[in-house]
Amino acid sequence: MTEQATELLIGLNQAQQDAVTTTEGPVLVVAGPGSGKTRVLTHRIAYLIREQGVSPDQILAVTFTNKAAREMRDRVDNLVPHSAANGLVMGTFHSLGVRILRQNPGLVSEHLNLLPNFVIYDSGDQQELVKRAIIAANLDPKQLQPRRMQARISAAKSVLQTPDEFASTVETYDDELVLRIYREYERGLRNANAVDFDDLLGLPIRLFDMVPTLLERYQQRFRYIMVDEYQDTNRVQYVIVSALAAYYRNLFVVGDPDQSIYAWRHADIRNILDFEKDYPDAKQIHLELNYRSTKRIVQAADRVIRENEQRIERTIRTENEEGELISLRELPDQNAEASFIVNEIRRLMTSQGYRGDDIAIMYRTTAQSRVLEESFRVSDVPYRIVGGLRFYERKEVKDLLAVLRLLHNSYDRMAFERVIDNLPLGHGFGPKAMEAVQDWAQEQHSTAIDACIATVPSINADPDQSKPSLSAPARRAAEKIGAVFARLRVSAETSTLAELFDDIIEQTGYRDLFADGTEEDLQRWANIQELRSDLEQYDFMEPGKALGAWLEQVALVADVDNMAEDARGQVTLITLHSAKGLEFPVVFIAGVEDGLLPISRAVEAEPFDPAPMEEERRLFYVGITRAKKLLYLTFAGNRLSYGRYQMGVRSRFLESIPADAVRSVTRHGFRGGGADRMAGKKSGSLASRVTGDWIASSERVVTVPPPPSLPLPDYAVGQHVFHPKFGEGTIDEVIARNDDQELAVTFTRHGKKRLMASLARLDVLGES
DNA sequence: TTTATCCCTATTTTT
DNA sequence: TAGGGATAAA
Repeated sequence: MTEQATELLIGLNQAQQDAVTTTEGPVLVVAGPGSGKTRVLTHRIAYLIREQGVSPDQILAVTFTNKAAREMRDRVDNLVPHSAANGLVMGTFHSLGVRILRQNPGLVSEHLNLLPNFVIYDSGDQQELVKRAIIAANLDPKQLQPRRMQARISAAKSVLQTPDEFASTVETYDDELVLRIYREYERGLRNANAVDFDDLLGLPIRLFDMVPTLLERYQQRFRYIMVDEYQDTNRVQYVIVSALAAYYRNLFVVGDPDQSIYAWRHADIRNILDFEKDYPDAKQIHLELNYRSTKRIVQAADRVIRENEQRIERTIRTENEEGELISLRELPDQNAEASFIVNEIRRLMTSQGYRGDDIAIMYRTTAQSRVLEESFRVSDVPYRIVGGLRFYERKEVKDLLAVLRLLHNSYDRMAFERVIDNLPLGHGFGPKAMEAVQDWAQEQHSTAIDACIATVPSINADPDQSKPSLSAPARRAAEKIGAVFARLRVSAETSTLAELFDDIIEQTGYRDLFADGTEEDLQRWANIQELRSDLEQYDFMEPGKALGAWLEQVALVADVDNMAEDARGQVTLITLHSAKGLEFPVVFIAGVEDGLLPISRAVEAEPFDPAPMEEERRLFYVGITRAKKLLYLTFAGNRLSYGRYQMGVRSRFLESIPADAVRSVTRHGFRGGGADRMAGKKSGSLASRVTGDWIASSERVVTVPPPPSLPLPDYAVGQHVFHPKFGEGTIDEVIARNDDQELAVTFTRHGKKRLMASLARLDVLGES
């Protein structure tokens, strides 16, 4: 072995070295959390390039997120100097799928009936399209729940069933309905010259079936294939991998069955469990030594995951130090939970030397992030939220995105309707006009946008030219739309994306929607500016090409992908699902309650199907194993959901964590929602003792020195108050809640709101 | 055609 | 609680 080779292996344990140097043939690496699998993958790629002289463009590495791909590429670049890694193909399955489709526009239009400028529908568009498909199939969207239908269609697609193939599996009446909707849905997609996420995986396979030489080309090209997070691949992804790897058989997959958390997205755990059946000559390597977490954290995780029945028996271990006890805290409600977390973080930052970006808060449902965010907002601790409402799914962003999409692909019906419904440009253009325009488009084999353009006299002077039949006011609206889009089309061909964007905002009247200058408007306007600077990144490209490239990138980014590498001291708020693959010195898991973690559906399903419950447990396991040094688990005795308080019960998963690993903290005495305000008095003061401290079972917990906070005034009906967000208002009602007050306030600008006095930060302006 | 108001239902996770 | 959809009124 050369010196360079040994250099690449320095610091790797034996198993890791095996994984790096076994380059030929099928290899399965079962990698526990924190066992250095990313290191193995990057070093292996570097090893192939540097030691085996493999050309980077013969290597394909598939990751779960674009972010993971990017990080891996950076790390490989550091290991392989002088850009020797250029040409490496790295990305998600979905981006690989698009890549294949985009590289073969001729075959795609010949065999798949798609124009080269096809667009990718996101889940929102899909949902809407499904709803239309239900209506088109003469069914009732209220009875059939578009969500569920979409899930059924997606399930069919993820096992590569076309509507015709699905038809042969129909058993129940419900299946029958799904089939009808599925057919309409496919038709809608193709009419809009669009594909959905599942198509990005399925269509390449269909293309390979129809054009075997195409598959051969890719098989020859990708001599070494690596797949990360293999436990979360589904059937289609499995087929893609098997097809591509069939020639060279140099397939290297890494995964951990215990971290499989995407069965609901049709991930099929059999892919990893049956790997050795598929490749009897496969070498199996286990990475079990954890380099990430303290002994206590690793042991707790091990105890938790052990309870699962459907599992290959194994143990994770670590040689790291014992570490701190795990903190377990019950709080009265979700507000107290949130402020406890914020206060504790503040303490860690001020007296323990942690930085904000060392810390993450994880939760099961995105809804939980709101309360947490509220608490951060009123604190001085910087934070960022990953997941939840994604940037590109915000209303104002989607509205403008729709214009861009429509300019790129005028068949995009969903985009057209969105423009009509949401932009001032669409005013006066109602359902009747919409129908007329769609009919015309159908007849003329044209598009709705061109129907509008056809009504513009200055563009279309020919009186014999057919035009959509519209009432006078509708015609005026259509003319305006047509004129604006005709201009924008020119702009799209000649200007940079940022200039085009400015034109759009001006000409569609979108700017006028933000003239009020309320705080919400400002935020939304800021989002629009952010969108604009996103577009600026593509200014280097040719005007005609940039739009397509940018739209593609938008469709495929996940929220984690946008997580800045340098978090600039911000605390991360993230769902447990999105947290997979990440690590933080300090982790809080919030809402560790039955009904939330495990989620209620899993609890209900358990008697007849234990699988969802096991997946919940794995999710908890994933969360625990993100923590390097400190782990906090919190749950609330009462939690607001559906607008009412529900009793919370500590999660059954907590029973598996040994008591001596936990600083179990129970509440002493009674204190309501204003707990933190009371704790706000100097620690050790009479007040804090009287109202009760947190008492640990195994050790005394020092009360957190809390943030300075002012005592709240007593609010009364009729007072004029000022709110930082809602402005001026009058108090209508005051309800005592423990030692807090719930206020009903009518604001001049924002109408009636109900607020908790402790959070609202109201200033009293005077009595009325 | 647009806007206001009321009622209903739904929260799991995401490429 | 909020967001969507239906209904009524202007």
